Parts: sequence; structure tokens; C-alpha cells
Amino acid sequence: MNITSNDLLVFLTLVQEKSFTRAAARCGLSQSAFSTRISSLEHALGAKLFDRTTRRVELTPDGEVFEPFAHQLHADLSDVVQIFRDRAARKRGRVSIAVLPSVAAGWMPKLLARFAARHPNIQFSLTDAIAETCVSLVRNGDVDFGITVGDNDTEDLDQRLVALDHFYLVCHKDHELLRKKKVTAADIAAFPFLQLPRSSSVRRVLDNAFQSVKLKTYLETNYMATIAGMAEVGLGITIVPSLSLNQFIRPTLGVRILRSPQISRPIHLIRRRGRTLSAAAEEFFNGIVAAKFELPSLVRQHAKDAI
Amino acid sequence: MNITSNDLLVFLTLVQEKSFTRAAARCGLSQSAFSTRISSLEHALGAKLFDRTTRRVELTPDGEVFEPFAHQLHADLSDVVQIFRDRAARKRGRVSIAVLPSVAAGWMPKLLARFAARHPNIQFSLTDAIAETCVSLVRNGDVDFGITVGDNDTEDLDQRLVALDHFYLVCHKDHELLRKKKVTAADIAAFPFLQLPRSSSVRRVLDNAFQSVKLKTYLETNYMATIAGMAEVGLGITIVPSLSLNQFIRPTLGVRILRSPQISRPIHLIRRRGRTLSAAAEEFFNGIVAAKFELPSLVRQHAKDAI
DNA sequence: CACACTTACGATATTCGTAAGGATT
DNA sequence: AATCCTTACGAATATCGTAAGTGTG
Repeated sequence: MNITSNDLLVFLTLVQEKSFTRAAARCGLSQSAFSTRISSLEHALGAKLFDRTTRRVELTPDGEVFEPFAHQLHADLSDVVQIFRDRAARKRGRVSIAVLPSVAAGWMPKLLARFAARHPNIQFSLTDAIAETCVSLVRNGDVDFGITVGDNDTEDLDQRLVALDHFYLVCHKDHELLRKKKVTAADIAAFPFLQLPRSSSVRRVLDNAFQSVKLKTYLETNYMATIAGMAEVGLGITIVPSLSLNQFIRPTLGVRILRSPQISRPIHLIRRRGRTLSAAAEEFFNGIVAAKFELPSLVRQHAKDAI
Repeated sequence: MNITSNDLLVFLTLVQEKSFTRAAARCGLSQSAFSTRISSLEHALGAKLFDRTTRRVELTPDGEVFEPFAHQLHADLSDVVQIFRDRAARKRGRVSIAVLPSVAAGWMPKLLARFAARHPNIQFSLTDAIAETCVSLVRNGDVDFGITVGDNDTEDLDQRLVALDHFYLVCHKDHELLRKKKVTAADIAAFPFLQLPRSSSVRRVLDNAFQSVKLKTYLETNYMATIAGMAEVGLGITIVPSLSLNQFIRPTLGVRILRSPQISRPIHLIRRRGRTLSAAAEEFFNGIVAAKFELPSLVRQHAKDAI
């Protein structure tokens, strides 16, 4: 009891043409092959579908019953095939990713704009979350892939380094640190410091880089925007990655790339090992790989604007 | 791009079993043939549907998208096949027929009751109409077949005699005609007569039978029930076919089969020549053929009740 | 007898099963 | 090493096209 979409097409064509010869031609079949197919469809359904004489081909009552079903089934099958054609051609689809907040705000706009221009009908689901959350969303298959700092436990994940995110000193534009030729860790540790929570990737990088000279944490807050506001009124200084730098390009703030304690964090694409992505997700993933290390240019641009 | 219902079944089974080996067994296929089918389905859709290692078989994002479609398509296809199985098994279907009013009231109840007992889920459409209408409904294909007196022009119709419908004299129970040993045409023509319209088959039979001794038409009306009412109060006599006789079995009426001018009309099954009926309609048609000439027994029964 | 569908039959293409190969745990 | 999926290949099956057959107008 195996009905194929071609069977339906053959049936519907004969209904339209009311002639085996013409219908066969339209289906690109010999008239005999066409006849056999109709006959075997009738056998499969256990009902004669057409009454045919040499002059007339007309639906039987059973054929009349079958026609609307055949139409519906054929349309549904065609629709599904079309959906997958479109997905394969990246004309349709959905990409879901989980990325660090700084990546979401600092890099994704550029990446998405570029991708959307080429693939206007692909939907996105963008989750901005801390590194652990990104990793577990990827691991669970809740998202197609993630963009975050690397993870230690990579047995079931593929990691791919795509950027080095350099860190910048941010303080009030009149701050004495900006006038120094060379800023050391000790110099920075001398001033009140504005921190993100320990769960953030930025904080961990800083904790690691400044483990010898302890930073003077003045305030710990969840959002970069809060820190920017505090820095504007001179309540403290901070160090932020280039991906967050656009939030600190303000008239009252000064920005300076760190050189002596040069700090950066690796940004990785992570995905489940051995798992196939949808064509759309794969395309976006590859687009990011192709844009690999475009962050240094971002860095230069910000540095120029800022100093 | 030819997807078969088996392809869908193979896919859905693998989704359930998450194992090529087990799914292949359930589908009655070798594991290799099963693997090839999945692979060719993937190729047809242009998307990998499963990620498989030796330990795990899991849906890809494309596979997840395909699954609900596959479910729906497979269910729809199965439903249609089931519908036709049921139709072939006469478990489902619809029979539409057009019959003379007298047949509808006098014979159909018995025929339908018998058929419905065996085929409780088959629906009926019963049109009671005059002979010409019955024939044209059949000719147009608006009904499956008809039961009516014969038609002259039968080039595109198959006729089949299934009954001879004998005619009865009906008058008030005290009427003098009922006391006669032998009733002649002239005897009948002596009394006021209750007629149906000229379009009715009954009227035509009477007009033909009494063309020598003209009937004294007292009243012409459309319904047998009206004629019965008139006869009950002695306003006239009438002659009706056995199929209408049940309307005249009343305490105040006498009924007598006609012998000297013996009158009957042929009742035919008519259907389009060379046209296939649905299984249900064919079954009902054959049931009537099998009941062929059961009317004479009806005649005897009525005669017994009446005289 | 001309036209249109069906049937017959050899050729082609597809699908199948067995068996060997490859990869993962 | 055991298990499971894939690939290779000859066999079985299904489908196709050519051509002859059949029936209808």
C-alpha cells in the first residue's frame, strides 16, 4: 500500500486532461507506462477511478471521492519539499545562537546585518547570557551554536577560536592615568575600580590578570552601562574588552588600550561535536569563521576614536 | 522528487527506534536496505535528517523540522487508503438513487431496511420523482442508478426489469363494483374516477389501458393520499399499482385486483451504460436484482388483506 | 478504419539482501 | 573486541518504452 507523490500527480493530470495520451505527454511518460500507473493506483486503492472508452475518460464515483484527497495530499507533499528546498537554498530557516552579552552588543549587530543582507528571510533567535549558560545551551541542543570564551570540558564540543578580545582602560577624561606614558598593573590598582560580578567572563579575566596586585574594587554591578555612568562622574576606573568599548565612547570618558599588562580573552565558536546544523545555521557559522579575527580591526578603530 | 508513503514510514520508525537495526526489523527490511532508504530520503529533501554514530541516532535540526510534517503526511495518506478500504468493504460510502414515488413509498422501505441491516454505515440519498426526472438524474450522473418504469431511449442506459407492478381497483367498501364476480373496463368507466396528473407513470398506464372506454375523470390530484381520502367518502373510484396499495388499506375502502383488464407496469433498474458504481451502490443494485420479482408476493399479500 | 486505451514483452532502473568495510565505544 | 552504520555488488523487483492487440465510434 505504497502511494507515491508521482501517483498523485499522474492521477491529477489525467483528471485535468481526460485523455491518457495527453496526460502521459504532460507527465513525460509513454502512454502505456501512464496507463499502467493509473491501473496500479486503482489496484492499490481497490477501486476503479476512471471509466474509459476510446472516446471518453471520466471519473467514477470513487474517482470523484479520491480527487479532493489527491489534490490535498499532493499539495502538502509539494509544500514540504519546497520548504526543504528553500532551507537548503538558505531562503528560509531559523538560526538560534547563545552568545556573551558583550558579543551580543559589540559584534552581533555587524555580523547579523551582514548576514541579513544576503539572507533576508532567515529568522534569528539570539540569547545573550554568561559563558556557562551559553555552553550549556549548546550542550543541550537548545541553540545551534554559541559564541563565548572557551570552555575546559570540550569532549562533546567543537571549539573554534575566532577572535582575541583585547582589554581597555577606561576612566574620566581628565584622569591622571591617561597622561602617563606607560600604565602598569600597580598604577591601576591604586584607584577605585568598577567591577562586574564574579560570574562574568570579563571579571574572571581581570581577576586572573591582577591576581598579584589586588584591584581596589569600589563597586560591583551587573551592567556595563552602570559602570560607564559611574566612570563618567569619576567614581572609579575600569577595564573592559573591546567588544564592550562602544558603551564607553563618551565625551567625558577616556579610553586607552592596555599594553604593559596586555590583557585579552579568546572568543570561540562552540558547537556540538558531530552534529549537523541546518543549512542556515551552517552558513552563519561559516560566515563568522570567515570574519575570523576581524576584532583587531575593531580594536584599532576604537583605539583611534578613543585616544 | 518522488516521496512515497513508505519513505515516511521508514523515517518515522527510525525516529521512534533511534536504531537502524531495530527500525529496519520493524519495517521488514534488511538493515542495509533501510539505511539506503533513509539516505535517499535525505538526498531527496536535500538535508541530513539524522546524526548517527555507532552509539546514537538522533534527529538533526532539519530532521526535527521534518518530523511533524512526516507525521501529518503519513497519517493523511493512511486515512485515504483506509477510506478506500472501507468503501471497498462496503463499510462506508454513499448510495444515491432516484425512484418513482410509488417505489419510494412502497418498496424502498423494505429494500433499505434489509440493506441497512447488513451495511449500517452506508449513507443514502433517495430522490422520489416522476419517471422522466428519474431518467434524467441517472443520465446526468446525479444519482448512481434509478428505479422507474422503462424508458424508450436507452442507448446510453442499461435497463433491467426487476418487477411487474400490478394494478388494483379501489373503491368505498360498500361500492357495488366489489360485489360483481367480474369487473370489466366498461364497468369501471361507469363511475366517477380519481386520477393522478398526466405526468405520472400510473396515469399513463391507465390512459393506455382505457383508451377504448374513456374513464369518467371526476378529479385530478397530485398525491395518492388525496385520492385515498376522496375514495373513503365515496366521491369516486380509482385504480392504483400494488406499490401504492398500502396507502389504500383502510377500513372504509375495498380493494380488488384487476383481472379482465389485467394491468401492470414494468419496474426497471436503470443505470448509465459502461459506468462503474461505487462498491456500496453496486451492492445495493445487486441486492435489488436478487430481490427481482418479489413484488408478486407483495401483490398476493395485499390481495389477501384486501379482499 | 481511425483513434485511443490495454496488454505483451524485452530493456532499463530501482530496490533489495548478503557480505565486507569502517568507525566508535 | 563488540556493536552499529555504511558501502559494494549481484539478485530480485518494479517501471519503462516499443509494438501489437482490442474495442469503440
